[in-house]
Amino acid sequence: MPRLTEASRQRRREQIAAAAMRCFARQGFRDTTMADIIAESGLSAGSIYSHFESKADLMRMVASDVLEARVRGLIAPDALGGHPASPGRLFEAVVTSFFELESVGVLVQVWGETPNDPELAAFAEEKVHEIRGIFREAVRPWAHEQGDASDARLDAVTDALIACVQGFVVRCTLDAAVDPASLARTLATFLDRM
Amino acid sequence: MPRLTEASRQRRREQIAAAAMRCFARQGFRDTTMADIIAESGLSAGSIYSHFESKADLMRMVASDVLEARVRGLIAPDALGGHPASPGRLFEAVVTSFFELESVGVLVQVWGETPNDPELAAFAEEKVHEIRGIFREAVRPWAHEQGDASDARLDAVTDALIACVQGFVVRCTLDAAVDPASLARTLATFLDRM
DNA sequence: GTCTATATCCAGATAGAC
DNA sequence: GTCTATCTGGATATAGAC
Repeated sequence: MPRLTEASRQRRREQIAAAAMRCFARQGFRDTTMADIIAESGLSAGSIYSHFESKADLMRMVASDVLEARVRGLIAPDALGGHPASPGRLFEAVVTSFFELESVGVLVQVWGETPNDPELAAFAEEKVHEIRGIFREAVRPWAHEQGDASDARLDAVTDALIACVQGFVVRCTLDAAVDPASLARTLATFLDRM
Repeated sequence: MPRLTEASRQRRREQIAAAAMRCFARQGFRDTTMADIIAESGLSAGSIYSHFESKADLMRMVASDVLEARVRGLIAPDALGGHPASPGRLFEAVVTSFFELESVGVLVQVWGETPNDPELAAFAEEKVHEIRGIFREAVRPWAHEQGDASDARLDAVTDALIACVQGFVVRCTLDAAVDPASLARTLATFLDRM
């Protein structure tokens, strides 16, 4: 099979995943049927099932995309600002990138699905560790500047940072009355006191 | 209808809800069927449907119980320790009560369901506000002792506290490698630096 | 109110032509 | 690879006797 074929196959998969994502963001995982995804993608049932084994498989692909985007956003050098970025600065960069990708609502759904899908759970856990590692290294220069870049210190700051990100996403999802920008500033200030 | 009848009706509802809760905690919302709940409760389909209109209705009842338990746990005077409890102390009291009730896993599922169920979403938002109010008052004596009990200050501390709680729950759900007690201590220490 | 038995529906997934 | 048309299972919810 020539590479062009493989590439266009990949493009199709992404086209389908993108359509599914729009459905999930709009109606939620539970209320999205294969029929919805078929309509949204403009393709047919047969075509979709030739690219994904099952709805769960498609869900994992979408979840994977969402989480991968997070990690990629973190790795992008300019996302981390000037070299010794503080935890608060890192936090704001991350949550901003979240909203740019406008898939925040899907994240909480992914988390809520993990108890129902061991394969998804394993994937999510792996991503958490990956993201944690990236955060930990990103925080190191700042910690060094502060005079304590010990392992224990880095672990503590990183875990606080992650908790703030996850807490931020949950709160914004649940509470329409909250102003994301304002909450982000509060948590960023808070993190910088560590 | 005499009160005894009404009381036993309520007991039945709670019996069913408790059975449903066990199923949800074990298999997740999605993978729990009415048949499972019927088996777990020891009752029959007809009986259950005479107490709850639908599965969604039952889900909301269970979610409601979980969230109510949170609030009640917070209101309990001894949960808040000595009078001027610090945010960190409050945090530890709360997450400890979470694990005692062993329904942590269900919480993330409730959050993940809100995009699919507007009625549940409204309920959850109301509870968040209620809990926020309780936290805010609980933090006030400490803030006063620290010399700044302004509205802005109370809002900031309260929102940080909530983010930590929600972040803690998410992280523990996703990451089997994390030690809850250790993470709780980290976040508590962190909160007390505010 | 509770049970058994069953209706109804609709989702996910497949068959087979093109 | 993609389509249309269809199958099939299983889930929610109900009917009606007790």
